Amino acid sequence: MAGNRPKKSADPVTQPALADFKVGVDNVIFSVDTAQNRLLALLVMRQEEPFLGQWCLPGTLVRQGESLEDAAYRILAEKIRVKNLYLEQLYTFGEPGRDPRESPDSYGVRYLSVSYFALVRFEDAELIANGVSGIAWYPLEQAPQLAFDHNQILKYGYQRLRNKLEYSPVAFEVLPDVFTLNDLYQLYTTVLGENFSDYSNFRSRLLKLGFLHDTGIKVSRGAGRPASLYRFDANAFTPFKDKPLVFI
Amino acid sequence: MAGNRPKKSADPVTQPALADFKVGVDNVIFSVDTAQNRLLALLVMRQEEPFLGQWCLPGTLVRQGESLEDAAYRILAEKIRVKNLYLEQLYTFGEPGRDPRESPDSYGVRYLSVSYFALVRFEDAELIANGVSGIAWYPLEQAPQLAFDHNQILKYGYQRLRNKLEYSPVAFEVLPDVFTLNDLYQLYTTVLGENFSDYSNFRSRLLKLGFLHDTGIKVSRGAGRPASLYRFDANAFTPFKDKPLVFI
DNA sequence: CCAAAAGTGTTTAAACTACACCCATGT
DNA sequence: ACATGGGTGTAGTTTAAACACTTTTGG
Repeated sequence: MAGNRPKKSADPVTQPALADFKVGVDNVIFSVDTAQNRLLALLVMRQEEPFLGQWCLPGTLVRQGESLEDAAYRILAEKIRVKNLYLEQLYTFGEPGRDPRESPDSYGVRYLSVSYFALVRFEDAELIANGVSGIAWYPLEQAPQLAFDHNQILKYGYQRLRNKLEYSPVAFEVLPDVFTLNDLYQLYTTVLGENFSDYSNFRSRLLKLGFLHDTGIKVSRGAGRPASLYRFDANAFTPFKDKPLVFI
Repeated sequence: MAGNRPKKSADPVTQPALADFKVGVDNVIFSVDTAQNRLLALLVMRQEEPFLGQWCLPGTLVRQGESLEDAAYRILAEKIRVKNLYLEQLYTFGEPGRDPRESPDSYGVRYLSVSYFALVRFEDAELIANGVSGIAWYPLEQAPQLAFDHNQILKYGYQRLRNKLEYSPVAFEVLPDVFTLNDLYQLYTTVLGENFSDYSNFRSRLLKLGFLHDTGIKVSRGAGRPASLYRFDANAFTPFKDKPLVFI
């Protein structure tokens, strides 16, 4: 075993000791409850030390032979059943001491977290409570204090979500196959706030771009004129792939 | 020692075996040679197996007690002496098998790479050749085949560089304290290509924003009317922090 | 008929584009 | 004087923002 201070190579041949890591994957999973206009993040309650009983992001440690993304999908599938989702890597947190399981003196194993960002459709995301002491969709503004540095990760994920919405067609990954322009608008306002654009301008701007295709089918939701159902045409979107700010 | 197939918990109490990691940091370091209008990436030649003698990104393994960012700064400082630089995390690559040092059968230690993106000022970046078998600023289009998955990382870094230029004031991190608007324009065209904007429009757009402040000092470079030296006012820039596309 | 939701159109200001043109310097 | 790079101005077009208006439904 190494002493509790690493030697910075007194002997020129001896390399300074490398750190050994366990790698965790933590997911920031968002969904939008358009009925109540709320942006939700999935939180689970920790069932073991450290931070027993405290809320945190759903996470897991990476297993032998498993890729980072596989681990992200695994933990996601353990917590919710969902048809459509969007997932991408967020950021990697690895400062020494970010996990209390690291013994502060002995330079033992380090815990690194590769965070992933996911967006799922709220209406068909079914929470799995299997032997978990707590799992919940938390409205973002009401998120409690989280274990580890997870508040920081959550905040970072929220920023990414807003950027993604503005620049890329993520929204269509979590909307149903056909949707009204109001569904789309609700999703945007819930995430970005009321004052990002007025509905009629949002509407005409998007339609002019030509990748939303009117199915002609009308759907009525209570009072008011029935809305057209639209379909996202991924093919017609390709020219806009690298263009900034298509959606705002 | 574990067998060469991990058991997926026959016993419900036994957890599936976790992977053990070494964590590497690989830097994509860019600089812009405005004199020759070339975008350069820093490459070094590997001095040990695997990939002995092949070009790769400057990287290192993270040591005990060292943060990821510290490791990124350490490897950078080992290769170049530089006054100003911009550095941020890029992406984390961790598929099993991405490093040949991982023994394919035995589920031994895994090698994960957290990549960092850096931009330095070419004119005052002094390469350190200390006992290195090769180190070079490679024009991006002429980059050779690199060790590991480093071509992929480099490509990813180039994309990030273009985005950063468009949305954030990174350019001023690598320009001298005072610079002409042409210096700035050259930097942009070198990275983004000739046809991103014409000079006079680029110029008036930026000046109108009000965070470039004319020092009044004129500087002459050969023939032609002398140019004004400008200074970037970080304070006056703050209102544009979160606004998209300030520079194009 | 009225309220509510969907969808269209108009007006005004601002921004982008592509130039043409003037200015100050070295040779 | 003239080529060279720096800098200003403008006309024409395109977008953005605010908001009034029409259409179609449920009650």
